[in-house]
Amino acid sequence: MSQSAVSRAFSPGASIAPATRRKVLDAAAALNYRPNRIPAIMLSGRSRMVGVVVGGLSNPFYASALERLAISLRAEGLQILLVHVDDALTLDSALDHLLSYRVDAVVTALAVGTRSAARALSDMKIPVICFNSRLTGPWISTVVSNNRAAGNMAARVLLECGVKHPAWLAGPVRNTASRARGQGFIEGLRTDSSVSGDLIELHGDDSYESGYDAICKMLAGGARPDGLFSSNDLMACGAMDALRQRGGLRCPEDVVMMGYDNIPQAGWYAYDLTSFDQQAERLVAVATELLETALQPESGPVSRTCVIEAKLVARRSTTPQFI
Amino acid sequence: MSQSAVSRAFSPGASIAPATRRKVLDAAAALNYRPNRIPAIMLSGRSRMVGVVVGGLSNPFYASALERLAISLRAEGLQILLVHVDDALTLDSALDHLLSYRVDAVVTALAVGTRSAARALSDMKIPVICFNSRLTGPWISTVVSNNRAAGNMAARVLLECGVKHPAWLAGPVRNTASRARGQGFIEGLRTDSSVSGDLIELHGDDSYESGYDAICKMLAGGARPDGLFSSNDLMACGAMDALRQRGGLRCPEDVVMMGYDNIPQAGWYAYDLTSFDQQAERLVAVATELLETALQPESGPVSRTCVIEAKLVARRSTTPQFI
DNA sequence: TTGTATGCGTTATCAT
DNA sequence: ATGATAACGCATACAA
Repeated sequence: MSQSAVSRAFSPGASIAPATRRKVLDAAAALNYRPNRIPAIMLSGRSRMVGVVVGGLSNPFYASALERLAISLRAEGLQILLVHVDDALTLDSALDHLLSYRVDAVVTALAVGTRSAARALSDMKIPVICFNSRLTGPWISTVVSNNRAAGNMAARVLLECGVKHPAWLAGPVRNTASRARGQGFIEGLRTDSSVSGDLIELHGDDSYESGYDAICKMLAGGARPDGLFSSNDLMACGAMDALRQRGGLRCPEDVVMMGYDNIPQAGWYAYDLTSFDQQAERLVAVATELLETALQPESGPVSRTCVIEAKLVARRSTTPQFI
Repeated sequence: MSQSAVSRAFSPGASIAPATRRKVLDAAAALNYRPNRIPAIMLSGRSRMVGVVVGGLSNPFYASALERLAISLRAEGLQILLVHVDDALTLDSALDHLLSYRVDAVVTALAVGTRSAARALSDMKIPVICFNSRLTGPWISTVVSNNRAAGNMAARVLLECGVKHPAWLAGPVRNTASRARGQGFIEGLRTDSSVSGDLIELHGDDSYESGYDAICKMLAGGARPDGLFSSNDLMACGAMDALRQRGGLRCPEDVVMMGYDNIPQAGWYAYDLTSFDQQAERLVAVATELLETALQPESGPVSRTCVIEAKLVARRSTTPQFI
């Protein structure tokens, strides 16, 4: 019984007699033997491991996106080498580690899109898939939701609700998706000149607490919007709670609200928040597809951008208050 | 310049002249060369990869635990090979994959503790660390929070709030942690004979929706508890929303409530839910420590159990209603 | 301190 | 259909 026979027994399409294969498989089961993928990686130079770089798993949207990605990649026979990154500083060392393990590609959901991050990712010379980031580079592909168009629609929805004093709760400046949403929102508001020109602009860091705090600060400043679009649902939930608890305001009766991401909590009764569903399933499906093509052996640097339309999910928080 | 010189240049304690090392490092930088860890895995038989098996990342508790684990393991120079598992069926194949990549250990947060899962984990003959599971076996160590004691304390808290008709919202039967919490709760209730003997028992699957539905069913059945302990926060949030929306009941005025996990949402104003904090930081720290000892080269099968005391976090949902 | 040689467990190529 | 052999890139033992 030669080594090659064993190898062939475990290779699906190999030329081996069924009897031989059976014998090998039986022996393997008896000896608790499993083929070792490590040498195969050395030979082929392909590990079938994908480095996944995440931050902010405390945002349910990213947590569930990761879960879906895990399922999707596994279906493709790809393994996930997970790295958590706090800020751009640790990104370089994280990528270094990933590269030393010879990952075939990198998928990242880092909202931040600094230029140095883009360079670090491009320098790896392996396919990179970014979620919701405008990073560009020869090896970088991105899957983004149509943030600007959604921001635009948010403005339309608020205006239809009769909002006269809109507020915009932005995420971190480095979050390009947030910026695009804000841009679209502001553009959308311009279509109605009756809306008072001074948009109330609030700033958070994408967390529930920051949304809460932003509203507290706003209330202390005396501003009283009748409609609010938040760059994400977490902040929107915090904002809604602050409006209710600290401002004694109701939603949607006093303030009409919208968020982004459609996290499970947006659908919870206590919030019932209108939101934009990024359709994580499709996002992930597209990312997987991009990955698959970029991983073709003959494939060079791929750099595509796929836009997924965010779907408006209307809930009670934008019920018109015409009465 | 020999190949071994390069190897030594990248090995921290190797015997090499500083000048030589410098030369190698410079050349490496110029050529964009990185040492490949794959052959090292072959030689040493140790990959410094840890298989992490997760389910239910939609529960914020597990998502944040994973995030912390990622940080903690990275500090130890360990990589995470992430696998998502839906049910016990796919566990075997997931472990198979992990083993073929020669992971040094497995960490799992699977709540389910079936006997076949335990056997599959033990059969790998590598260290296994389980969160909140009573799985046992020669290679299996577990880190659990003191579920039973916490259940006991939950009973005491509810009784002190004057609860006369308690309800218990259980998780899936296969969730051993949930069973222990329920057991402790029931024991704790026995200390007060004035509490009506028939505890209202509700069942969910650890999700928000299941908590909501369980309450709806309960209300339809005519039961009216004045206190509820839920096996986790997600279900508690669902239950609270159902009590408010469908039952027109207030918390804590009409129903005193407690959950488990202390997920961020428990602290959100809309819920303000008293909960047990599993202290994920400590859970993860202990797990990492266990891992480190179990990964010592001379270490054989380690099988320890560490109990972390869950900390009561009192919020408005258990404010006494003596007035 | 540095270079040479060996081997890790596979897959691919070639020969049988 | 099967067996023998080379090669993958590094770490290590040994020689120099």
